[in-house]
Amino acid sequence: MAERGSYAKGVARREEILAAALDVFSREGYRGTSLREVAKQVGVSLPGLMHYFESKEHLLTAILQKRDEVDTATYSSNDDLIDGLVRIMRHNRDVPGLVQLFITLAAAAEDPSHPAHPFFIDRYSVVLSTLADAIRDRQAAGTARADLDPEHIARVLVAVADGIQIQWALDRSVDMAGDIERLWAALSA
Amino acid sequence: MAERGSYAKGVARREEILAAALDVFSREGYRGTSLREVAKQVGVSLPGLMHYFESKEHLLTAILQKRDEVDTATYSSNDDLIDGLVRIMRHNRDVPGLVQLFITLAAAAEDPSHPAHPFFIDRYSVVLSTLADAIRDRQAAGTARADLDPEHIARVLVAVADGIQIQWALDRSVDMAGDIERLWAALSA
DNA sequence: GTCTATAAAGTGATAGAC
DNA sequence: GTCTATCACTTTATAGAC
Repeated sequence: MAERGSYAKGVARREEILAAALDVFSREGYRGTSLREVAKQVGVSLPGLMHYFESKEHLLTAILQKRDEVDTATYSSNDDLIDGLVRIMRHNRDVPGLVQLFITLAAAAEDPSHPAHPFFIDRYSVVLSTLADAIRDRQAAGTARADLDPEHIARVLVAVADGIQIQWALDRSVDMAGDIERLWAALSA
Repeated sequence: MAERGSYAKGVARREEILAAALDVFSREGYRGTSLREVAKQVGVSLPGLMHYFESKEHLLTAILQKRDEVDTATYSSNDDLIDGLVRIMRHNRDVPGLVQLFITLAAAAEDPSHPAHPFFIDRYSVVLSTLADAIRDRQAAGTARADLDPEHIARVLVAVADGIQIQWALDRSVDMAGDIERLWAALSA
């Protein structure tokens, strides 16, 4: 292809913009942020932003996708996935904007025609099955109650993680990671 | 006051509009519904709607408030509150629009200046303390494990209820009420 | 008091110049 | 590949009839 150089440059610019947008949404909230404001903070014009992301919802989806990549690599790589979940919840205290964005977009993605719909379907599918595997591993190692249904407990743990973020967003004194650890302890007793 | 008659009529009209709006949001989704569309479906003009609700977010808040009144009276009046929670989750399958509205508005209400902020703060405060009381009652009756911390388990149950709605919205095969019942069973074993 | 009509301010999205 | 200019549509606000 003749535009190989330009294509690579375009991808790099898109990554630059995505990283900057991720940073903006991490620090500032999600509410009230117009694309014009995001574009300004990122250092590009509105059409410049939309040249790389075909709509606002596509940009927001890409941000959450990028966040997952970074978080997975940082907090739950070569280790027990339940501990990884707790570590991610601890980290979430530092990125309130992403917490709010995640909940809002997850709710909106219910609509099958929403751009984020496939992302969330796939995300929950992967998270639930890998978490169920982690529970099975603990059961095999004798560090988890044998009578627990791995699929059910995985679903519950993910639900608690999502739901506790709503409560934390309204009341920052809520200890998200601690509550999950204590639930697991109560389920292991 | 001289306007007593008219005032009463205004309140009745507001209740009419609120009931109609609640019905619209229950059936249809929340996403994409403009105030003009709500007004049309309710049978009033846009300024007619805004005469009774000072902003869109105020209307949405009033809808959730009304829903809580109805649900509390219908599903958790003179009975065990944990059973009431399960019944409400079972009922929620019939009102997907309200489920989506609740999650979206709860996330947005994180902002202390959001009109729904006081509503959610108060709501979680009441729900958590009454649910903790219900857990204490079960412990006193010997039908719940004595080592459970009522406040912690109440917070976890509410988090599961909220989080499981997100998963259900994306995958309608999720059994919201059943998952909560099974979690309680696992915590009682 | 309640409504119809209309406009202001801001949003996401697009067309077309360079 | 990035801009200026503009569009259609949103929420919100106001003027004025009845």
